[in-house]
Amino acid sequence: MGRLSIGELARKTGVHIETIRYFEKIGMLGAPDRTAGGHRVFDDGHLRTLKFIKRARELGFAPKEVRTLLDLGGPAEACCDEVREIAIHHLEEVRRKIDDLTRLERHLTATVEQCSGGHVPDCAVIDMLETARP
Amino acid sequence: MGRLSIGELARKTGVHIETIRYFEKIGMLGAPDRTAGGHRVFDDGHLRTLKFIKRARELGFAPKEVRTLLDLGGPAEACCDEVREIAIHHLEEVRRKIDDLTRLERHLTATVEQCSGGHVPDCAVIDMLETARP
DNA sequence: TGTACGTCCTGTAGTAGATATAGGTTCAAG
DNA sequence: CTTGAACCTATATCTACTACAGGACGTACA
Repeated sequence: MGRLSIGELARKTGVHIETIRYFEKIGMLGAPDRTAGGHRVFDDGHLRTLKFIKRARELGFAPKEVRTLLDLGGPAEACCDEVREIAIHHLEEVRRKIDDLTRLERHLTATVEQCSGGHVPDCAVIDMLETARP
Repeated sequence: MGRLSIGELARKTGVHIETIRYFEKIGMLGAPDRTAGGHRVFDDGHLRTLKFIKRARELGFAPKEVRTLLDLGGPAEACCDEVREIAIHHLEEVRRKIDDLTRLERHLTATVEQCSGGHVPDCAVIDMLETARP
């Protein structure tokens, strides 16, 4: 079971040591116990929380959203409503982003195809960028 | 024609005044003329450049890429080759991002659908976040 | 028990890319 | 010629970390 040094925690989660200390400082991760000499001693709860944070960040949840999710999901009185709200909001943003990027992808593909690749005064890419958004 | 104060330029481009000064400081935007009293006076070139920067950022080009595009597209000796390279590289990243987001979108959608919305001890969203990535 | 070396500690500073504030100056309309 | 909006510089703040410097701790081995 858990009596992890910061280094072990870092290896198990893939989160940098400095980042773990940073998370503690900003209150994202609870303050761990300390040895007599002052070294941090983490437990399984910290491991779980840190993995949660990491995964949520990887999935694109903003730091503030992660914090809210932690607050909601933390003390076992998890309120599905609010968690759901955040997830749905995030989902909407993801969809919007996909749309934007898909448009850009089409635009860029067409532009690059037009591009001769030579040294010409007029460049399709530059033109595209100079054109105001419709 | 162009004899724009910084405020007018900000209104025409939607870029904050402070950000315009910031762009000037870091060399992204050329230093404008000044009135006798020291107020900045921009011209159409600045307007064009600032619009270009804004659009490129909106399209997801990194600040460094924008700078390179400006350098290439700037002095009329525009080299289509390099511009094309940047665009293609960017296009690859856009496609990768679309893939990632699409996967996330499916994942989130499925999760949210599973979610009852009530006050239950187990929440699909929280579960999803606590599950290690496959 | 000693010692050596890896790990850990705090504190500070740096990063990008802005954004905000404080305190003072200039411009332009009436 | 006044008044108020807009502008000026300089410095500080922000987010989300990352990177030192200089020193203290912990543990494996002799």
